[in-house]
Amino acid sequence: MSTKTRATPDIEVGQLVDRFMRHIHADLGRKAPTFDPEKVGPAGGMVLMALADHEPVAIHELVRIIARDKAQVTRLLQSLGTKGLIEKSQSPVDGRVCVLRLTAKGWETVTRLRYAVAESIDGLLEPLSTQERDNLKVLLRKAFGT
Amino acid sequence: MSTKTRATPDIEVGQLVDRFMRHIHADLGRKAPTFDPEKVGPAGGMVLMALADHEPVAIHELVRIIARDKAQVTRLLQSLGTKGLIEKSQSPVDGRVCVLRLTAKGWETVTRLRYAVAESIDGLLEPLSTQERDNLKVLLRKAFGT
DNA sequence: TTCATTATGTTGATATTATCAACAAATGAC
DNA sequence: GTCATTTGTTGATAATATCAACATAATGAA
Repeated sequence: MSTKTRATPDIEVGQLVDRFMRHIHADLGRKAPTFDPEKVGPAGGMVLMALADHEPVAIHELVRIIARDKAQVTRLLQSLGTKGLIEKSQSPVDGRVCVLRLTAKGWETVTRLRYAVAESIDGLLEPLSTQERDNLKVLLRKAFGT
Repeated sequence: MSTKTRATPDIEVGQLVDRFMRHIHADLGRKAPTFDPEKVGPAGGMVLMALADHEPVAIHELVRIIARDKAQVTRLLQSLGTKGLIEKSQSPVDGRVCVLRLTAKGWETVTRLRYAVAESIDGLLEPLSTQERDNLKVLLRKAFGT
């Protein structure tokens, strides 16, 4: 990365993070046929993995967690529901909210996704030592932890 | 983030990075009218900022740098060219390659973009100390530096 | 040289994802 | 009860991504 005339720095972090995500994306896209028979896609995968970490959870909370548009989340959930990976139930205390849970089939998918994603990230972070990876995770968690 | 049964860890890094990018994206989308009069959009912005760091550069090199599909890059460049932000010239040594450069107008746009992006990232990384931000950048650069 | 192969960039067709406004229903404040 | 807010959905549209096919140029082997 050159350092020529940079008025206000640290777009670099954004560019690096963008590259990071795109490499994961490309990596997983290549291997998708081997671990995504349900064809949940990248967006659906993020939803499933977030659910695995936070279920049971309401839709609006999920929206906050994954920082996606709520309309888009609704559609992703419809797709995942049709595939039998999640189930929605009405909250007993608030008639507006839908509570989301993974089905057994959903958990199987999550397990496959997690393995594939971890493998991809492991490859991408290979230049880093174990300690450096831990540091990276700690920093990201501190800045963006839910 | 829970730590319940995780067969092979470290999808967490991916999730955090995804959140990171989405927050930047939402942030900038909100403020776009104030710094993106050309309406280059997020993808076009990444192209311009990459060009600012690497020009003069061939298209296939740019494709590698920003890790996007080459067909998509072609279209983004067409859009940016129409807006007078970049210019393409044929390589003198290889008749196939197009060499890309920012125009003066392109540089003005880059300056605005850089400021906005830096501001957004600064806000998002607020939970981190200056030293931690530096560490984060160093780690990302080590893993994904071009 | 000629021929096959590869690299580069473009285009077309399609799929996926994002955005934004409008809406119904439920809730809560007053 | 009325009004504003929250929650989730839908519709319409835009933006971005994917993949194959293609034209042209370069490369290398025979």
